[in-house]
Amino acid sequence: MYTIKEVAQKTDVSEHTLRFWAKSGFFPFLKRNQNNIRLFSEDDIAWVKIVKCLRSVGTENKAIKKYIDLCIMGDSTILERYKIIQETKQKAKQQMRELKKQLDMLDYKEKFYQNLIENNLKDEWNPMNKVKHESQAV
Amino acid sequence: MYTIKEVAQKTDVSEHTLRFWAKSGFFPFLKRNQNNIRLFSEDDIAWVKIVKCLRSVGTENKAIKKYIDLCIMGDSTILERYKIIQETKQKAKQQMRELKKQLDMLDYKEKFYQNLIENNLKDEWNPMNKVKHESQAV
DNA sequence: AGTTTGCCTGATAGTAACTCTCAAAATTTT
DNA sequence: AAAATTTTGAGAGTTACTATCAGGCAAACT
Repeated sequence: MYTIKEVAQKTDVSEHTLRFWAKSGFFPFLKRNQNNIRLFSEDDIAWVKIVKCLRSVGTENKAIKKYIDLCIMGDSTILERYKIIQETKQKAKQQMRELKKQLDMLDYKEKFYQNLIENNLKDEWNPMNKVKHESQAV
Repeated sequence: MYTIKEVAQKTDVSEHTLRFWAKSGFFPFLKRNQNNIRLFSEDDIAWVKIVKCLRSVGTENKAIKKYIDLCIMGDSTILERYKIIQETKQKAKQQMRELKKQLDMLDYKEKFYQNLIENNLKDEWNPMNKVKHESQAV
């Protein structure tokens, strides 16, 4: 059994956020000791990890709560949960593509500045420099 | 020259957000027509794209404003801007790795449910089913 | 024994970055 | 010219934290 501090370190989720998530009903089986202090089991930590996963790909807290509730309801909701995971995966893949695109743009920008620095050129794209120039759009 | 609606469609950033960004000082060269209506040039659209890029990798608006201000200041800030782009790229790469990790978890979950459905098994991980079981942690 | 230290608690306030609503202009469509 | 659509700014509302604070409890020093 782990205290909130240990779980925060283990999962890289702040204590504040863990309490917030607990209050949001994300850890329905989380127990307390006789002094009202939260004690996380390994299972609770697994819940933290799945919540963290869903959050990190942009799932809203309301939707996460719904997923948790489906879990609690047991076997009859397996198909529904399966579909949620599938949709989430698709969303994550889309984010991957988007992130890749932005990384390409950053790459382009980096080279742009590199060239500028190496050749001591002016930043002709900057509209402040009133020079005829091509658009910087990648 | 484009109206805000056209830019919203072109860049996939909502009109609301474009106005919010404009008010935040992200498009310092954005012009208006005689009736106070914003008219975006190709350059302004390039600004929208770089702001979108920085935002999408988690750069705070305050930091974006700082970058924009550096751009306005001209050549003397090229090295500083270069460093910002480099750091942003590193951050984006880190996000890529994190997203990959979460995608692996979703893959694992998907297969877990698939197996459950195909074999009509019980969801032994769900703490609701009081069965001895291994942790679900990936 | 007393007190300090440190972690934990809930309640509440504050923050970032939108997102929405609205009413009044401006523009476009019919 | 009337109707429908856009654009505008101001301001309220939302989400998901994040920080602050006072108070409780327990173990460690003095």
